[in-house]
Amino acid sequence: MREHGETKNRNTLQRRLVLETVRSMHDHPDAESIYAKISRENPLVSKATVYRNLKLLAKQGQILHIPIPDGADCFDFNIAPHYHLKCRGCSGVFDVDLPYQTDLCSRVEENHGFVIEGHQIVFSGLCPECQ
Amino acid sequence: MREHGETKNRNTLQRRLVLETVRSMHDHPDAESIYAKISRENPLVSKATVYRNLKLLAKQGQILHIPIPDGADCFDFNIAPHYHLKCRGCSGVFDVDLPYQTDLCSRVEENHGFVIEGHQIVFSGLCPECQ
DNA sequence: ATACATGCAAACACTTTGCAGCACA
DNA sequence: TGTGCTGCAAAGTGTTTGCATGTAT
Repeated sequence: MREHGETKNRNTLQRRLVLETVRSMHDHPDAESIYAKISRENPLVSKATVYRNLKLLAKQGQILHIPIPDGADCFDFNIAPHYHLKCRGCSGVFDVDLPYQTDLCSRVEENHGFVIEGHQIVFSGLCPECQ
Repeated sequence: MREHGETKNRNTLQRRLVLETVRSMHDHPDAESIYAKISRENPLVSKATVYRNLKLLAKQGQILHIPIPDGADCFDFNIAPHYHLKCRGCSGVFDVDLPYQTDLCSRVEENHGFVIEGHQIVFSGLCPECQ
């Protein structure tokens, strides 16, 4: 018997392909790049399926969904919470070596009546290449 | 003689209208709501002009542009840097009473070769109404 | 057998742009 | 007087969805 709202997910070729592809790309690819890479080997997979599976895998916690201001959202094989920088020059997304600020959420909750579930920080600036 | 890339901006009725409207709305409106409010009084103003002026005013620093994950970007009359919470229930955007973390950028710069120009934090959770 | 998943194309939400005419400085 | 701005519509980008068919369990 399943919990309310839960669904049983199937282990399809397409889903495995999307997961493997994200895990093989370590440069914060967006849905388009992931689709492109899959297409090269497996041109029958549709873009809609890639989007659907990216969303599902992110909800399951198997990949990380990174919303990017002014651009396509991207995805990360590294599911440990961490922060990113978007380069103003090349529009690339990079990991930032700043520890996850666990105290931020509690500090906001003390101040207001909000229930905080998470936060994300996006830095903007220039990567070494673009300076 | 003007600096490179600088342009002289005109003070048009539409531009004044957009600025005044953003200043009169204190609930983090998106471009659509701003356009709707302007349209009510002034149906001749086009949506493209609203978008163009929002972008220009934000670049000039007269209003604050707030990129919102999974939704339309919104704008703020309050130009002091501050953080926001997006409510998972009503999708509303709220100010968060957390001081601007001036040290975050320098802490990242120490670690990497990045030039950091700014950062933004978006919290997600539930507002008092939606709990 | 029956949900769940897929492929396709169309729809969608948000934003930008090309162009001809208009108006601020 | 001339460049910047406008309105309009069309195009662009990123993502989701309806539907008939396919497939994992």
